Amino acid sequence: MATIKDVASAAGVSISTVSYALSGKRAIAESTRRRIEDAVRELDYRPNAGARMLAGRRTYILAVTEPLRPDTYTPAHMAFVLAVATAARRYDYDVLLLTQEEADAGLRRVTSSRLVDGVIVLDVLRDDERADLVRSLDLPAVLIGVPDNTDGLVCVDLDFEAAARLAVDRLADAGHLTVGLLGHPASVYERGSNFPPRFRDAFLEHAAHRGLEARFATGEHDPAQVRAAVTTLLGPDGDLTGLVMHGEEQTQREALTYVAERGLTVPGDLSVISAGSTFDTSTFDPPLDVIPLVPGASSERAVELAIAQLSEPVEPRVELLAPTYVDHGSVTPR
Amino acid sequence: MATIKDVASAAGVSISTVSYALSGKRAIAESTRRRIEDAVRELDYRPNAGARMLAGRRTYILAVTEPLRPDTYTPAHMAFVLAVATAARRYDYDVLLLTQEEADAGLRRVTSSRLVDGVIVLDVLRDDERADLVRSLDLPAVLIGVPDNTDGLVCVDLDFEAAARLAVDRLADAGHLTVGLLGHPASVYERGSNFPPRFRDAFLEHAAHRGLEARFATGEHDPAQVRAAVTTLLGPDGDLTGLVMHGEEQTQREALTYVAERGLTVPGDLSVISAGSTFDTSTFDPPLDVIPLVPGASSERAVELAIAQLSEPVEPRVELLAPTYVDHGSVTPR
DNA sequence: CTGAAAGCGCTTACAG
DNA sequence: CTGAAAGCGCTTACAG
Repeated sequence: MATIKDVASAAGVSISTVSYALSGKRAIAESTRRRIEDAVRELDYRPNAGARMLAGRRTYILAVTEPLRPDTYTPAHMAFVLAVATAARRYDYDVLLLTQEEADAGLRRVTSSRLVDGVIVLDVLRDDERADLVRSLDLPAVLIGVPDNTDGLVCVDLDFEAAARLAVDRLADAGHLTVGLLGHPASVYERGSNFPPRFRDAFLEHAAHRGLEARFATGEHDPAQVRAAVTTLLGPDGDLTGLVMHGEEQTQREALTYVAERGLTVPGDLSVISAGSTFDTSTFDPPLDVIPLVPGASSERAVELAIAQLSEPVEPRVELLAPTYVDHGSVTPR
Repeated sequence: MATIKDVASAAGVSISTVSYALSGKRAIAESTRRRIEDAVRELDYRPNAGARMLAGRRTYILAVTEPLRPDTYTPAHMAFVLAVATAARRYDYDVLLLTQEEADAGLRRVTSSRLVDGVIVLDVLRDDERADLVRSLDLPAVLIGVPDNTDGLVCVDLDFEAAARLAVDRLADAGHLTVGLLGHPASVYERGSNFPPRFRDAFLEHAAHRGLEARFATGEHDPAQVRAAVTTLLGPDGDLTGLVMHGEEQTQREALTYVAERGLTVPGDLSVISAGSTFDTSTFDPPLDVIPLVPGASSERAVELAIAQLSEPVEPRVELLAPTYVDHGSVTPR
């Protein structure tokens, strides 16, 4: 494997010149730079990661902690892990995956061994032990999600409250009087996940504020239970005309299938909005209006903030990204 | 942050003694070891990762490449990523996640920069570019999955062919004459994923061998399509009495719900086996017999083989783990 | 059983 | 615009 020494002698310069040419940290004569670049290419030189970590002040690795608890909605969570990895690569960073067992000890380990430059915390609970840990770590850290206590933390997330209000407003503005929310499985709310209750509470509150009757039901994995939940939401008199779904893809598909079986058309009899969804609702039958949760958006900002902290202090903050509404024709006036 | 020097002076020994005491690579007097351990604990010393990588011959990092293509069944794939990470930790290894964009360039990068000691390849296609790359890499690599061409590769996987035969045998032995397989979405077979066709082909072949009539249908994400697939499998005369499902959890739940709606009881009218499943079928309604796919099993063996290659050559091989059958009462004699 | 020292391959002041 | 050299914090022969 070629080292910086090989490149230096091939290019006829010192190793410090090679280093500076590659890092761009000082001006290099055009001809010198070209010779170095040629040598790098020819020798297929890549800086030794360990040496870089030891000599420099960066490891170019970010830790991602994603506990993946039982009952987490893994497709969405995985989408975030991926989005973080992808965003990190834009900054020439790699991503080290810390799992459940390692949530606490692992963070300590990779931090104090200087394996990583910063930490991205995923799947944040309302009361998350990793929040305390991160506060004490004195290492760049960004949470994707908002715990109850955000003191001293840098958090990025979709504005789920605004998303819920947006969904309610759409239905209210279309004249719907009775609206329902089909959510995540009950266990997700119980284990303290941060955003499902944020969405639910804002939904119920804003519906009341707009003078609507609002209902809520959890969306379990069992199709039969999904059907029961939809039945409950529709009401004994079937007076529900606006449905918001914030939960898993298969739950939403099941609900649509069941609604169709009941002989209800969307949006004729029932206007439907999918909210906080990471999947593509335009291929649903029928396609659903959606307030998407874009993993790339929060992830990119989170990575950006984590890396920014390496060079400059970043004030603790909660950055909530504004929701957008994508119309696919599943909402009509009552 | 404490360094090995701090530990050495606190314990009154040289840094080499500290290093050897921690690595266990040479005998250390009991009293010396104790003093060193005390110092380590007191100073909360953890070896600097970069220094360790540079000076030693190991980085204690394994790369995991998991493309997570569209249409991959992410819960199962994520389970493997997690299982690899967990297994790696047993060997004091961390896991670096390489994604889609990085499949090829990323492997090259982390390899030639000596960031990782080895590679675990997940979500293997029948014709996977990463297989060729790995062959040329001269770095410990293990595939979880079996591509068409396994020359020079170390592969570990569940024996999906044996699993299919096991499922067929159970049904045949119970006297069932017409059996069906509800599989993954068609796109999974088309994109060249390695194990779904392995299972399907062995299923059809062994069913023929046992003199059974066998049917196959794909399990799409749309519940209505799942229902249509089950309808097809049941046959116009409803002569199907044995059903094997190898696919996504929600598809299997949907199929069960639909079967119940059709007024069929399991196992009374229909014996059902879930195969190659990473989820818990004992909570299904009714609980299903299962030939489980245990991510931990293949992952542990894969990690073990990857790390073994660091100290001794490992012959290319395909290690197929024997399937097991877990009875939950969903198969009865016809 | 233990120590002094070379060396891993970089980055970055220090000098010119 | 470029170079010589210190130093990052370990591991591991080499010595005794």
